[in-house]
Amino acid sequence: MKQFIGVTKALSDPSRVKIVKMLQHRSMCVCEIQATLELAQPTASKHLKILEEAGLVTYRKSGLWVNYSLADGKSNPYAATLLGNLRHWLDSDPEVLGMAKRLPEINREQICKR
Amino acid sequence: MKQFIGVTKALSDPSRVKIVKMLQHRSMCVCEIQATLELAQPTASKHLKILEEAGLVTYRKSGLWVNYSLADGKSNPYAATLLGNLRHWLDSDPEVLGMAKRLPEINREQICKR
DNA sequence: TTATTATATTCCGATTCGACCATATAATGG
DNA sequence: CCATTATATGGTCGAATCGGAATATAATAA
Repeated sequence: MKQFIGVTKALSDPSRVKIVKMLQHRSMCVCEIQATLELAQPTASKHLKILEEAGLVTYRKSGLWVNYSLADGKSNPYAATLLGNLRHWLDSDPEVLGMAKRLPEINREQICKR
Repeated sequence: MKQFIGVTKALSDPSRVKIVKMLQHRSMCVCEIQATLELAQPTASKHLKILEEAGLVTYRKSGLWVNYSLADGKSNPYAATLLGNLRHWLDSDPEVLGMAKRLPEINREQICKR
């Protein structure tokens, strides 16, 4: 039950759903995710932690950057199924579409070095 | 997005997940659901409203009783898929198992007429 | 070492949520 | 009509949630 609730809770916030949808395109570092969501950096960081604890995303440290990507779902079967569903779900959602459109212009070289 | 969030939010509470699981056995009136959950009647009623608005359950009035049952999912494709998944998910969950065990003894004739 | 930069954590305010009690509504019976 | 019974709604309280600002941490560079 706890595992299942973890996944549904994680996916019950639009910003976190958008993170999943953007990571379907490519893995991204926190500052890129933050810029795409147009949220403060700590807010993005916290959303990522919730998604990670639910087994929906993973990360890999690479120097100063932390690259987040979709999880393989081995840690949580509910996460695996929902990630599969979300691969086609919401593709025509206005918010998701607008985000995907802005995505090519988002890259860490431009965004970071604040 | 709103439809999807509606479903994940509805399924991000253990009591509401349990309602879905108990309705897989049979349709039930509010007082039976309340008794199974061991919650106050208004609390059960509000949970049912959230599930209904998410397209996960439906109801049919029958005199004084309101019988709730699982929705067919036609109003919400996300609800339909999750209801399908939940048909086998959580069957071995301790909370769900305990609930299913008590279910045969729950009937409106005994429970109601308070 | 110190400076810089990307990310994480802490704290706080506003909102939401889940629980209950009290009460309102709806349907049936007398 | 009035009484009864099942369900729904409104109010309130404490806990959880989401957002941001400030700060701490970690990793690299000088």
